[in-house]
Amino acid sequence: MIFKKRTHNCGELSQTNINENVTLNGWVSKKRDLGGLLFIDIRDRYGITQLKINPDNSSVYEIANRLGQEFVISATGMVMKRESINKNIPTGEIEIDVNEIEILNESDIPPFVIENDVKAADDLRLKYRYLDLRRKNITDNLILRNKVYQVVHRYFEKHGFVEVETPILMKSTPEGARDYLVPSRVHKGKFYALPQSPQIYKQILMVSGLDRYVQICKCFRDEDLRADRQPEFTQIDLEMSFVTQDDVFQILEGMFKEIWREVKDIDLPESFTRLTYDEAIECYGIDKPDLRIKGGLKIVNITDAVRNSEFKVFNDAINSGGTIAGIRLQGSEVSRKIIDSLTDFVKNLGLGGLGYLKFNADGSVQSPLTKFLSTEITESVKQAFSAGNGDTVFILSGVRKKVQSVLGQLRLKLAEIFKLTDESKYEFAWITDFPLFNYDEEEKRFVAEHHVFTMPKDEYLKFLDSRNIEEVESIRANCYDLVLNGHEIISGSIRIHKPDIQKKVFDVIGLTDEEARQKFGFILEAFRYGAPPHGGAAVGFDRIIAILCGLNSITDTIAFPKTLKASSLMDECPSEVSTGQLEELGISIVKKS
RNA sequence: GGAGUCGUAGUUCAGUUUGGUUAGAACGCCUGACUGUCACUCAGGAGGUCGCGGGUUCGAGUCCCGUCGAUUCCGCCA
Repeated sequence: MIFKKRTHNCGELSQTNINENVTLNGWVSKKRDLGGLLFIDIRDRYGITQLKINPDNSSVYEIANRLGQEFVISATGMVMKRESINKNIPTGEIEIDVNEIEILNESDIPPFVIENDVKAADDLRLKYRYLDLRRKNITDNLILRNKVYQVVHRYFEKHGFVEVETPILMKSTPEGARDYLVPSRVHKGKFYALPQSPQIYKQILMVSGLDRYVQICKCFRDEDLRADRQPEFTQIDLEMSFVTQDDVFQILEGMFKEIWREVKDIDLPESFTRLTYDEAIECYGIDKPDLRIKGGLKIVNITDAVRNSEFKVFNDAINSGGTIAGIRLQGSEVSRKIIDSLTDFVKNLGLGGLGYLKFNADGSVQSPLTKFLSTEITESVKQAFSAGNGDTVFILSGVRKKVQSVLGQLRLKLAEIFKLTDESKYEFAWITDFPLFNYDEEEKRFVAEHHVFTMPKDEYLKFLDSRNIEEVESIRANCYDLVLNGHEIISGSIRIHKPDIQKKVFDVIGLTDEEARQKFGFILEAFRYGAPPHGGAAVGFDRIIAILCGLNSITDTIAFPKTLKASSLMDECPSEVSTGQLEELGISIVKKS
């Protein structure tokens, strides 16, 4: 096909090009027909330029009149200074006085209008994703994403990392998320799994002596989805030999500093905040605290302060070994209506009720609890919270873990209601020293918190032989997350490289030698040939892009995302396959009755 | 697996509380007018399986049951 190719894109012409003869290729974005004069906005991913069509040029005018939304055109003409300037767009000082126009392709009337402030619902946008992607703010997300890819590649190259591709078809491993399975035609009845992460391969690469591995890779998990979880997602996966936790942190902090500098022109702090898991839970009730909240809204334990009160609810909690704790809200006016909604909120999360004390400006105390609390106890509660007049404290009581986690959620709720989150901030925090195991009450066994290759901290190795729930759960691991604005964006650990420790970990989770050999035989075997001390991490790439783009969901950081039910509305997958295909794989479908 | 919200014109929504005449608006689309617009303006017009199935009723967009889809959250995500 012969057509007049562009000399410029639709976003680059300015006053300096005046009187140049140019050709633009692009899509018809908007038509303004003044009866005589006709203005057309032509759009490509670089921008929008105004075309002017004069009725005197009847052949051009006739074609231009036929143009509809999203027609693809080639327009040639002279760059002119506009009579009235449009300050809203970069090319607003000029227009093209068109003397030649060509329709390269027509378009059906689009199902929704392509504009930045799109009105179409999510499912329609996903069905016509190619149209949605024509919108500048989605294109810009993909362009920013590309920029981060390039920064990351350059950064790791600079630091001596080798990018190695690992298999997409791999062995299904038992622990962790549900695998996506791929049936084998050659080995009927057998399956590959798509990687939940390249965990095992990257550790084996360390045994191979690759020393520093990185990969921007796709991972797949067949679990229920959320706004920040897609069935297939992207990680920056890395692993390093002969390192401690601090070495891994240093490399990753450097990466974020470089990304933020290049993409946002922001200098991140020299080193990131660190909290242990226990501190995070204690202060924020969650292992991914949002540190942007003004006033901190830290959790304060007041069990001791109210120990001798007359309040049955508190005393019951204390007598059964529970906790009484709360949060201080500084200065805000808390209405009856808000307290009622907060009470519903904590009740829905499984607690009996929400206590509160309002310390009024005049020094009086307003609370349904005052009749149970002596003046002394009220005063010591006030001191425990460092509360001043005008502050309100919210108090929960019950089982320690439950109280902490609900306070953690209440904290976020309060920040939302009273707009306490500083949206302009990027608050990074390492969370370290995660528990290695927790006891699964349903399955009556210990399960790994992170994964089974995570190295316990030296001082806890002695508990690997214990089966006492408290002792085993107390084991802390060389395991860490990086949290950004309340989102977990990195998870990693120093790995076990010693067979004897690995065996003990398998013992704790109840994996027999035989099972371990079946499931992880190849990696255990590899580890017998001189595995170096090593560790690494995986970075949630989509989440970082979402945060950089100011999005709550990762959907629009991904060109072709799936819905919460893991289907793609554009290509309608998953889909049925022919009986021939199934026969070849030795698969028959069981119809649900 | 569970809970919430939503589903009405091509699109975004109103109408559902309290069942009752011909289901409305805006944008888009079509026709006409308009030579400096940039959310062009003005006049006119077409356009509906009220997601789908069943039930209650003289009568259902509206009430009830089921189901499908999108979305938010819990469980889940080593």
